[in-house]
Amino acid sequence: MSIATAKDTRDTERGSRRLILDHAARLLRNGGYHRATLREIAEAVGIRKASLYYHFASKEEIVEEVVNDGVRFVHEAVVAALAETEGAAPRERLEAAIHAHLAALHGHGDYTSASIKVFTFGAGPVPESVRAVRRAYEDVWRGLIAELQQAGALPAERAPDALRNFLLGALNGSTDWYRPERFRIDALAREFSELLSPAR
Amino acid sequence: MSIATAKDTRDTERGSRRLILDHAARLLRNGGYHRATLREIAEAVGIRKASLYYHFASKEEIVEEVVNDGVRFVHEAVVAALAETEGAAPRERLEAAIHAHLAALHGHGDYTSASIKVFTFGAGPVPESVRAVRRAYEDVWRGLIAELQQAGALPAERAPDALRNFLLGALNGSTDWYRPERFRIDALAREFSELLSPAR
DNA sequence: CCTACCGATCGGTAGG
DNA sequence: CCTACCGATCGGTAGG
Repeated sequence: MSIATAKDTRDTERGSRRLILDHAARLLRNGGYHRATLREIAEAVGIRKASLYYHFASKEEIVEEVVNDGVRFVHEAVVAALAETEGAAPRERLEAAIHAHLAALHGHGDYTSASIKVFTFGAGPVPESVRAVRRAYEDVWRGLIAELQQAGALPAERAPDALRNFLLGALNGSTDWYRPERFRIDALAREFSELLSPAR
Repeated sequence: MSIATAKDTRDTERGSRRLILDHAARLLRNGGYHRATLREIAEAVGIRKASLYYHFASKEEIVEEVVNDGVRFVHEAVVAALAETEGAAPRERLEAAIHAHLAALHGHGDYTSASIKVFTFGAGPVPESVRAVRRAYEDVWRGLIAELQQAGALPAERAPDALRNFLLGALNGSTDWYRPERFRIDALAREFSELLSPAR
């Protein structure tokens, strides 16, 4: 028989939160904001719907956390990949960033797909935290594209905004067609980076 | 005072259907399948919700028609652009196709955005008609990409499926960031086609 | 974390 | 195209 400590309680609470978010992410990915109901989420977790309110203040709060986590997973993976390839050839850094984006996108598929799918929130506008998290990730690519254009690995005469929107749209669009049995992420990353930045 | 003929009746019915679809498309674009309610659609049109069932059998039927029309608008525009540039330089045909896709995408923004947003239908799976309409449009690009790879306007060593998914994802992703006051469609079409098929 | 409950709203139908 | 209505389900709350 064990005596619960403050730390145990915190860990259990964190675990419950994560469990709820995992199921919420899956249901949001499959059905979007309005189809993912609190009843379904609670049932998947194995608790009553009202008990969700012990962990979260509202449905919006659950959705907001899922959506932001989805972006953060990708953001952190790309930042890590860029850190690991610091000083490497520009084309190699581009391929590493694309690879990290795709790997995180499909490695946390429920969160990231939910994040892409749910850009309309319940009633009001998109929460400020969601916009901030997305902007922060875009800034990583803003920086990388500037670096690559300066190094000549991406054509300097292309508009950076168009380039970034084009590439991120193409990568995120893979949630619609990527199937692990049909494509390999490293092959896709190579295809895409060589398409944008051909070896001469 | 006029006497209604059979033709008038048909025209009026068609007009009502279109009016309903126009408002449905706008609401689907903004809220997705479950947030676009029959009550809102009916109110926007200026009729009672039950009267929608005089024109359509179900909500699914309305959504299906909006979604398919969205793809068809783009499909027809691209086919027309390719017909107009028959025999022209490959790179010119690519730019024309991209331009037509973007122009139709944003010229019928409610339908096409709804089409991209609503890929999860109410209860059951995506209707077969929807999958068929989408596949038919993809085939246009399958053909064009094969033609361009053969002509050397797109790198022959790139996988055609990856190329097509990448490009269509990037173009359709523009529904998330395109604003008429920030971008020009002809400039974007040029940026994108030159990115994929640089002039040598 | 639970039982019990709330008003609001959903898509759809009956019958004209 | 209408009025009137249906059962089902929604997010959320009271009170423990």
